[in-house]
Amino acid sequence: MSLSGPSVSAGPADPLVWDSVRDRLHDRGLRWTPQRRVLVAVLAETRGHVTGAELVERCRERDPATIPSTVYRTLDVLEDLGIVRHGHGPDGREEYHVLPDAIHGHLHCKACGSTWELEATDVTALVRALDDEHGFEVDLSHVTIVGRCRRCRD
Amino acid sequence: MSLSGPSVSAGPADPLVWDSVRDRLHDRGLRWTPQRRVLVAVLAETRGHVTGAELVERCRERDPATIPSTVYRTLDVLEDLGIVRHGHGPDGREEYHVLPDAIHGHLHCKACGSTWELEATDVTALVRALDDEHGFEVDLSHVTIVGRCRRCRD
DNA sequence: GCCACTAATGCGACAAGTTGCAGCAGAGAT
DNA sequence: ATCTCTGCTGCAACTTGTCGCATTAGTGGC
Repeated sequence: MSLSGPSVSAGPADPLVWDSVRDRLHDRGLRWTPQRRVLVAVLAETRGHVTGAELVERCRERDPATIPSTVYRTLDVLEDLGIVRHGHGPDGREEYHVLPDAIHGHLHCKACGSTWELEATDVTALVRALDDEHGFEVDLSHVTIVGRCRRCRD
Repeated sequence: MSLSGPSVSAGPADPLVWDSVRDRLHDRGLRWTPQRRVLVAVLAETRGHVTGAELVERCRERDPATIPSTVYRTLDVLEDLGIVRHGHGPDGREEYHVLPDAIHGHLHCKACGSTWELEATDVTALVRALDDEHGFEVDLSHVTIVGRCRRCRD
């Protein structure tokens, strides 16, 4: 578990991934439009977690004509390509992980509002138990566990 | 883990809990209003999980003048009393557990959309590990784990 | 039964997404 | 350069909640 904040994801450090987006779209018969260029540019300089609303806002900074539904639809497409993943924060809002090289979940304290990353090793036992006993394959990136942190329990 | 559906919660089987709501509110200096009566009546005949929107809808059946914000605010109050608990479904929407006598989380298959209950025993190891290592107290009722079920993996 | 105190309601505005549909515009073929 | 095919966009309406504020109405005391 590590403190929340800028992650060490390969995202912004690896521009090659972003250069390939156009080709990856073309390979599937999808298109490379100005609106998608803007969103990809925004994602390329984003680390860690962002809400959908934040992404819309950042796109609007580059292109004030940005329409929310276009952004959300493009995010869906990029998720299909494995470039972003989305989950839901403790308040239920969309939360995107950009280029998650280390899949992780989240731990959220409902008392103080802090968030920590939950590494795969922290939940290995759970993941294995659900697989062995129920054949269930956990998508860790979509998990947010809520509770109270050490400090708030005192 | 059990199939989703009507739970064996003490809720509808134990009218005494509902009769006591009025007194529990009074004890805290809170009020017993017609709008709250309607919501409590709806909850009393509800088992398992409901979304906020569904509760609003059911209240409207009894009283067409029902206002959503009143329902949501009353749910907050009832949650303070420990009568309902809320979490977020896989799509991020509010989801209420009525009178959860056995605290549980949820397992949701993103391929087929099915939901299963996740019993405390299934996550004992995780809960203990987070407590021991990080002092984090998990609120299981607020947990929904997403992934793919056995059938959808084939 | 009437008062006063303040909790709760109703309402309107707002936030974050989602969806259907008509028209626009990438991309490859000619 | 133009044509065609269909993926994508922009728009508008809708859904699920949340919030602030003026007004209403439970409750206990007299």
